[in-house]
Formats: sequence, structure tokens, C-alpha cells
Amino acid sequence: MSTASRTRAPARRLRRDGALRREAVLDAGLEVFSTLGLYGASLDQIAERAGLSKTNLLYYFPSKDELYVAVLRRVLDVWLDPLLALDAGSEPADALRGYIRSKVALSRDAPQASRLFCLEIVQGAPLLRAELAGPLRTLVEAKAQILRGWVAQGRIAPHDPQHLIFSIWAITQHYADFATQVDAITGRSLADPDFFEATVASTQRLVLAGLGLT
Amino acid sequence: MSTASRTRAPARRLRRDGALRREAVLDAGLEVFSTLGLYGASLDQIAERAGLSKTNLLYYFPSKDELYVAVLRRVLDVWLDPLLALDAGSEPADALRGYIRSKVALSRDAPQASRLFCLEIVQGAPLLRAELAGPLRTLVEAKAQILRGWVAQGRIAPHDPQHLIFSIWAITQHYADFATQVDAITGRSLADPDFFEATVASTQRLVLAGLGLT
DNA sequence: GTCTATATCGGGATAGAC
DNA sequence: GTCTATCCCGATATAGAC
Repeated sequence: MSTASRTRAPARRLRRDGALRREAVLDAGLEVFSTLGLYGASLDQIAERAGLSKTNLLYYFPSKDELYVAVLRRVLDVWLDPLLALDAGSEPADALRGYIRSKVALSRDAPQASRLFCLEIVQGAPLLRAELAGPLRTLVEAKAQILRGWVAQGRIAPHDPQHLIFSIWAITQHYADFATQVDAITGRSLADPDFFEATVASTQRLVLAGLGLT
Repeated sequence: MSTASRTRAPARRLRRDGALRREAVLDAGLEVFSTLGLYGASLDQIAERAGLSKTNLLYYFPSKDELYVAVLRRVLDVWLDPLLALDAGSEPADALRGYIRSKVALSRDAPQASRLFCLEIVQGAPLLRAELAGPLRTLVEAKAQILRGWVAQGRIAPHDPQHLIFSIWAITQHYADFATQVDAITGRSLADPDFFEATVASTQRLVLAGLGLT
């Protein structure tokens, strides 16, 4: 064909552009889904924010549901990183302090991801159930095992490791998920460096003291 | 009028029935809104669950939005009760233990209310902002003052009272809002009495130890 | 890959009889 | 107070030209 000789370079450029456009749509989807939910969000809104038309968006993602799942999947990966880093080798106090700090930092830097995740779980996680009962469960079980080891070695006070992990998640994510309530009551947010540090310190103190680590 | 003599009794009965029907709709609205959200829920669904037709529902509530607000308002009242009960007169350890227990009990007994509240806040609380910045803020401020008093008297270790209240809210509500995640990981729920007690104990230990109360 | 036009549908809300 | 019928709009998704 006459186009064959021109195909290579343009094709590569197009593919890259396509990938960028997909990214833009995923970003826009995160913004809109995290504030309006799956049903409240419209493809028009997302498309406009991503800088293309609705029909064009549907060229990249075959349906609203599939776009939503794609957004959610990307969120989940980011969200589990800090827990993966929790390490048996380090000193318990250091490890927990670091974990708490990185979780609060995530609530500051990716609040929309936290909120979307929250919305999905609260509504029963119809799309994430498998993900939760599988990979997440085994990950939590592995980390709980580390905590149990520390208890057995007398390095931290005995405390149910699952409840401990839930408590840390709950507190740290609260500052992203309930940011509007926090703001209404305190007038501050994690974007304020002082408030960020105070939040980290408060959470660290609570958790460490609860484990007998001063 | 000829109907005047018959009006009293039937009117009263009708008014009572109407009130009951309204209640049924509010209950159904709570169930559906708390799992599907404002936009995901349909009036048909709510009406069916309440045992009437959609048009009939719209006789009791003029619009979907107004029904939603009515449901939300009822939820908010229930949700603030436990904090109101936090009393300056009692022993700090007892007061906090009691507060935590009643919050976890609420997460067990009214999980849907917790979830609806959560959904609303996460989405930016367009309808509750005033409520949060006004009454809730002053209530929290009053209770924070009690905690500050205890700190000043040396009865609890120094800890930012607002962060402390947020932590307690976050942990206790987590077991309602993230129940599907908790279930996916532990296989248990607050409906299980053992798990309920373990949750209460874990939270109490964390908070009390964090305040230097063993 | 992107556009215009359109099919199609669910759902909120109203009109009016009974 | 409750029903049937209907209006109407917004939103997803598709068809087909360019």
C-alpha cells in the first residue's frame, strides 16, 4: 500500500498520543467520580475535563463502567504501596512511625484516590470484592504476622494486629475522606504543613503509646 | 358542615397513617441511599421497598432531593447523640470508655446511617456544610474544652483534643463504613458479639494508653 | 481518531380521574 | 390519598461521514 512507508513513525506518535489521552481521561475520571460517584458523574463532564468529546472518550473506553473500573484499579495500586513497605527488619517504632507518616502523606497528596476508594467500599465494593478478599487479605495477613512476631519477641505490647491496622487506616484516611468535616470544624487541612505535622504526630503518639512504645 | 362531626377521629387516624407511611419511606430511603447514593438510587426502588407507588411517594415528599435531605437530617440527629453524652463530671477513663463503646454500638446498630453520612461527607457535604460548620463545630469545641480541662488538671496526658475526637470517630465508624473490607479481611462483623467486644476493647486500649490511662 | 446525528432508555415529575 | 397516563429531560451508546 502507498501508506505503508509512512506508517511507522506516525503510528508510534499516535500510539503515544493515545496513551496520553487515555491518561487524561483517567485523571478526569478520578476527579469527577470521586466527588459525584459512579452514577452522579456524567461522561460529558469527564470528557470536557479531559479535553475531548464524549463520543471520542467512548472511543478510548468502551463504556462508562469500564472506565470506572480502570480508574479504580489504578487507585488501588497506589493505595497499597505504603503497607507493602512495612518491613520486619526495622525497629517497630520506626517502622510504624514511617508507615503512619506515608499514609497521612498519601491522604494529603492523593485525597481523591482515597475518596473514590472510600465511596466504593462504603457502597459494598461490588467491583472490588474479589480484590479485597484475595490480594489485600493476604497482604494484611502477612503484615499482621510481622506484628505478631514483634509481640512474641516482647518488642511491642500485645494488641490484635488486624484491629491495629484498621485503626491506622481509619485515622489516616479520615483526613482525606472527611476533609470537608475536618475543615468545617478546625478550619484547616493537610495542605497546611503545620496541620499535617500535627496530624502525623497525634496519630503516631496514639498508636505507639497504645503499643507501649513511648 | 356535615363532615365536621366525622372529621375528628378519621382525621387523626389518617394523620397517623400518613406519619407512618412517611416513616416507612424514610426508612426505605435510608436503605437505598446508603448503598446506591443519591444519584444511584431511584424513587421506584425506594417506593417499592416502602410498599407504595412512586407517584404516591411523591405525594409525601415533593422531590427526590427533599426526601434525601429529610433522610439525612434524621441520620445526623442520631449520629451526634453519643458525643452529647460525654460529660465533664465523670472520670476521664470511664467517660472515654463509655463514649467509645456507644460509638461502636452505633456502628453495629445503625451502619446504614453511618454509611449515608460518610457518603455525604466524602462527596463534599453539599447539603450538610452549614450543619457541620455551625452546630457540630460548636459541639466539638465544647467537648474539646472538657478534654483540655482534664489535661490542665493532669488527669490525662496532653493531646490535641480535636485530633483525639477525630481519631475516635475514624476508628469506630470504620467498622460500619468499611464493613465490607473488614469482612473481606477478617471474615467477621460487629454483629458477632465476640468481634464487637474485641473491637471495643482494642479501641479503648489504644485511646486510653495514648492518654496515659492504663 | 474525531466529528455530527441519532437511537434508546431510565427516571423524575406533573395532570387529572377516582 | 392513591392511581394511570404522560411529559420531558439527561445520559449512555451507536451509526456513519470525514
